[in-house]
Amino acid sequence: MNRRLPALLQPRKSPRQARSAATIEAIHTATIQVLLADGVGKLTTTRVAERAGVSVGTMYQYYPHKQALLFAIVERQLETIMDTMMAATERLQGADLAILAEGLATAWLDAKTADIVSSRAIYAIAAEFDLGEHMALAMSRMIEVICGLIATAPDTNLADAESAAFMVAVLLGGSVRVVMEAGAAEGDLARLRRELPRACAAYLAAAN
Amino acid sequence: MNRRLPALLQPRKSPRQARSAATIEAIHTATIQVLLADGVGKLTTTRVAERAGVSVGTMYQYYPHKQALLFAIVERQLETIMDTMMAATERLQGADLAILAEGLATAWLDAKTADIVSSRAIYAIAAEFDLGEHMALAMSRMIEVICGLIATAPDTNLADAESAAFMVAVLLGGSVRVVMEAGAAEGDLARLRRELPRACAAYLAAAN
DNA sequence: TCCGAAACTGAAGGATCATTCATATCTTGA
DNA sequence: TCAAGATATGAATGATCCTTCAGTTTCGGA
Repeated sequence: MNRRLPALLQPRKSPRQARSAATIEAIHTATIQVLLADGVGKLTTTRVAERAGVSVGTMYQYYPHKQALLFAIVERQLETIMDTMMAATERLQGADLAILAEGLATAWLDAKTADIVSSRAIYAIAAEFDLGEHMALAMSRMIEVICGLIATAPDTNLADAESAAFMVAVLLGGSVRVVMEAGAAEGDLARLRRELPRACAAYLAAAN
Repeated sequence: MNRRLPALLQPRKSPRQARSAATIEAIHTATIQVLLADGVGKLTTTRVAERAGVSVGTMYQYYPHKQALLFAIVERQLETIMDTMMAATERLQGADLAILAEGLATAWLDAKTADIVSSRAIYAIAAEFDLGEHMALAMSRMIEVICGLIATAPDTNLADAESAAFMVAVLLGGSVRVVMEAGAAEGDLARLRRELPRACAAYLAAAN
């Protein structure tokens, strides 16, 4: 469906001096800014470099090509989200299904809204390149985690725990994505924050 | 966030002879094929024309630019989906909330899976250009329709019907999108078909 | 059969963009 | 302070792509 990722995805070199670390950071935030301001279609190396206050060549010292840069950004975002979710999972071990569902939904919303700007940017990148596979992988890891968590609930009696976990993951991922891409009006996010935990809890209760 | 749409969105001229209608159709299907085979990034006018078996110039006789073509395709898809949903709405007037929720979910799944290929392609196009607004509009129309439908349910007692409708729309739209973009494995779609109606019904029941 | 309109062709113009590399500047340790 | 490595620069290259238009082919009615 989408562009194949080139072989070389890793950063070209690691920073040895302090200034280069700052440069990398500047490039990252510039990329996200350009992405949100001008869209994926106008995300050019020149524009990013300009916004970051560096020259194009500098970018190529750290990333072998544009896609490696985008990949790095997505990767970072994905990791912090995973961390948040893992922390929540620890906390929710052994809780009842209702608590568990609400906890997962809240954690997901927290993770995604912690840096709304980046989150929205990620969606744009993922759509353009074939990070579909990459994100599908992240989702299946999420499903596994949720599945394991559900098994620890004392009141669980699910005929098909995996389907339930799949469904929870899909409901969380999908609804938040749709709302954030649709402009992420504050009101809509507030609604989601109120209703999504309830929806997840209701689903698990019904499936149980 | 995304590229602005150029002023001229309408087709350049309407077909007068039979062959031109066939040409337009060929261009449309070719576009979707290229989109799915090579991704948005490689969706070039030349490639589409080649696949459609026409010359580039021919394309420009019907669409003032590439975006107009993509816009037309999205538009068409959106319309058929809307039609399916409206038909379902008629059928579900006055039904209980549970029936209603399941009916909506099933209708949505039917609409989206009727032409999986096109549906997936649409998501790709919408991400690239700023059809975000356009699709947000479609979604808010959906919310209105659902809201009206909910009001006709005899067992409705919702404190905030609009939030409930919003939530149903978001759950439907999001979950299907995520699954289809993640490669749309047959098994996942089957799961969704089984669980999504249940999830919607459970949510509405809990909110009522 | 013939003609004007409709539809089609595809090479070429013009613009954008990713990537490179020879050169310049800065940092650090000795 | 100085040299060597690290980092930054940005004009130039080459490739890709959208869009145009002058000319050709096909269609349908008279």
